[in-house]
Amino acid sequence: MKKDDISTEEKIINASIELFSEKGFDSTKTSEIAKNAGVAEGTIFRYFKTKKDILMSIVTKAIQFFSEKFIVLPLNKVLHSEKPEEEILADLLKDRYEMISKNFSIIKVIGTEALTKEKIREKLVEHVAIKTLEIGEEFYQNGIEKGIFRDLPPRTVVRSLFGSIMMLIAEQQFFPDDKKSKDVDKEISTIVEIFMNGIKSRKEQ
Amino acid sequence: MKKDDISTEEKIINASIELFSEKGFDSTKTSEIAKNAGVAEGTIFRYFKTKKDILMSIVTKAIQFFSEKFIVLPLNKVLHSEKPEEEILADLLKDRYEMISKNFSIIKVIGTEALTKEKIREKLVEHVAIKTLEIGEEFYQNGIEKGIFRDLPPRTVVRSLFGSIMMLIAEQQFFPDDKKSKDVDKEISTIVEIFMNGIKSRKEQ
DNA sequence: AATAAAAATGAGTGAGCACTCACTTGGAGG
DNA sequence: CCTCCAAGTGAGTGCTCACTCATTTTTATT
Repeated sequence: MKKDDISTEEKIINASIELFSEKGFDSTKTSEIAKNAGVAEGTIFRYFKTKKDILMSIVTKAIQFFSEKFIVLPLNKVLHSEKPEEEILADLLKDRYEMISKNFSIIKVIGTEALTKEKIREKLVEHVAIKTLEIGEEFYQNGIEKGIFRDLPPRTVVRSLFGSIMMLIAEQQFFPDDKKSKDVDKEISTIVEIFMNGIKSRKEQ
Repeated sequence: MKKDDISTEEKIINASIELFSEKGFDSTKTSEIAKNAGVAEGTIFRYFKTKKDILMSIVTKAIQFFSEKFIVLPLNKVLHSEKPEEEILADLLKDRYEMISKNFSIIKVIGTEALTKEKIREKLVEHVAIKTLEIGEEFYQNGIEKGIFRDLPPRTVVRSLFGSIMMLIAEQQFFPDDKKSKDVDKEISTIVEIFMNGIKSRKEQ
């Protein structure tokens, strides 16, 4: 009876991600995970020694996944492209946006847990944040040297861009009612526009 | 023996904020709150019916506090100032930065809980987010009409600014090691600079 | 100083829940 | 068809922890 080719372990992981992201790790009972995964409670503990192990397994797998997606992919896009910087930036933000949105449940779980668990925060910093920042800063530094970008602190620029995108995603995820995803492209273009040209009106010709 | 004029209720609240922000609501035991507050465990339940009531009391008080600080104060600063917009913006970001940093524990608690508890999220949106956004958007809209700002969607501008500041604060709070708060002023000036003038180099004269 | 009322205490209780384990089921190999 | 083992089960267990309450301590009142 190999119904769906989705392993028991995966069923448990998927159910856990969904429940952890909805209700948080502590408020999720192992009995609920079992019910949602369609397995008996005892089965969970044949695959994971403790409930916390489920969380750590999710976090570890996800961080591996993201360190690829955030680092390998953008490297190619950014460093081997002949497009104007403005477009590279828009492309980059757009597919980061999509990646984060698509995996929002799992990111929410990691983010929530990182707030109170130093170990998870460290993993996140070591495997994702530092390298992402480095690439972003390098991209900006190159732009400065090519005379495309103004000489501003790369860290600040990258951090602000990231904050802008994250707030957009947060708004869409937590309050999806108003406009939905229809003008995401426009939103991202506007953000690029703000960062490239600023908000100050330039009356002088 | 009125040692310090700090009431038992306040001692409990303060201990709770500290512990909730460090370890999260669920992982904090009432026995720990009691020890940290310097009272017996039973005393807690003379002031709060349940542990959850402590949390809700913190959240409610904090939201009241912030809806004042975020709305009344900026209204005066922003709408009755003769300074150039650039300076208003810098002032505004600076004291928002300070306010958030100073109250980071409590904001972290509310933020963490808001991620998984709809009721708290709703309160936050209703009493703080909506009005803050409105004021921000109005400020920007006025600027457009006065010809100071470019005609961009106010919501996007305000959201991005907020995201930039929040990421700065997050970095400082979670990784305070490197440079500490010494160049916060410079960071904020840079953010204002980015938003006002963009990052694109302008070679033409 | 005596009395009453309010506040504080902390050992005890029971409910909830992560985890165990003796047992059942499914299916591969002979 | 039987055997055997891995995979799965779920009632049961014990521990943790929020909450209670009978008792003690503090404060206010006369």
